[in-house]
Amino acid sequence: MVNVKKYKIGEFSQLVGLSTFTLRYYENEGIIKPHRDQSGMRYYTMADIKWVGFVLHLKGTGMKITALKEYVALRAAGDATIPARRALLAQVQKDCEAEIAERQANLQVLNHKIDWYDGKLDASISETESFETYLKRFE
Amino acid sequence: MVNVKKYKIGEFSQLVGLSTFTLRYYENEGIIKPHRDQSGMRYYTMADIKWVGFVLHLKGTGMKITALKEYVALRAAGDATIPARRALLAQVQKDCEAEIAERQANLQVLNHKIDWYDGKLDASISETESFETYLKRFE
DNA sequence: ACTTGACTTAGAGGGCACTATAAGGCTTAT
DNA sequence: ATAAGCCTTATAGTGCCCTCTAAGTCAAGT
Repeated sequence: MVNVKKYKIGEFSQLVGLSTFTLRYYENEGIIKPHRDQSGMRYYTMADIKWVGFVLHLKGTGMKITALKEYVALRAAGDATIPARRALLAQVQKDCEAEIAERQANLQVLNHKIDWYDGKLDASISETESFETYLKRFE
Repeated sequence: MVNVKKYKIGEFSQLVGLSTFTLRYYENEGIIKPHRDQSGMRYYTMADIKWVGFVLHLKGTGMKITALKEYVALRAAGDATIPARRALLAQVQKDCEAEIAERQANLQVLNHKIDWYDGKLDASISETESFETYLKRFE
């Protein structure tokens, strides 16, 4: 079987794009649980790559380490916690959507400001029109 | 005139939703420049409200304090810096768009995971189908 | 044999953006 | 007059998430 390959921390670090420091930190926090060989060396498997991949997606939504820890704890507690896990992720989802919406709203203002600069630069908008006045066009 | 009202820091703080600490911090960083009365008290005007409003929009796009400081410095240097200011904001715009796209991609994964939980909960997806397998449906 | 990389615990350092305190003195409103 | 709120500078603390070091040991590959 090809999927039983064991990765040592350095190799794994390269694969998932996290420093060995971070990997050990996550392990301390209980987010990643590598296996150990006879001599106490950590090793990671394909399953760990997938798990870290998922964790990174969650982190990328803005999920905090503490929430991730909760999630992991629920997972460890078995199938009975599935509704709780779903609820936790649904909250993260909601927060992430709100965050994106907010960013987009702020980006809109920035976009307008850049348009305004462009208008000013090519003189298609009055030199003296204020940004506030300009913005009102879009309200 | 109604627009010459002067706001003291406490009042202004309420208006813009920043603590007095933060207002003084921003002032230290050169981002906000309140006026002073005869006795040395800070006061803010309508123009300052608008400026802080814009600053908060910029911050909301993910623009850093250092970039904000650069922007303010360019503004102070006059109209000749308009192209530089535009370039600075265009970079922020680009970064913000990239950030939003990344968040959305990560959110997609989270959405799928929640769908998967829902499928599992109402048994419309096999109990044993792994998340990874499920995810492949969308690749 | 030797180099490289792994192991441990515990704690320090760093970046960012605040947030707060101290301590003493002024101003403004009731 | 009294209290609330403002002023100053300088400095420390907070929260998050790493990032790194120390200091000594151990194991694997060339």
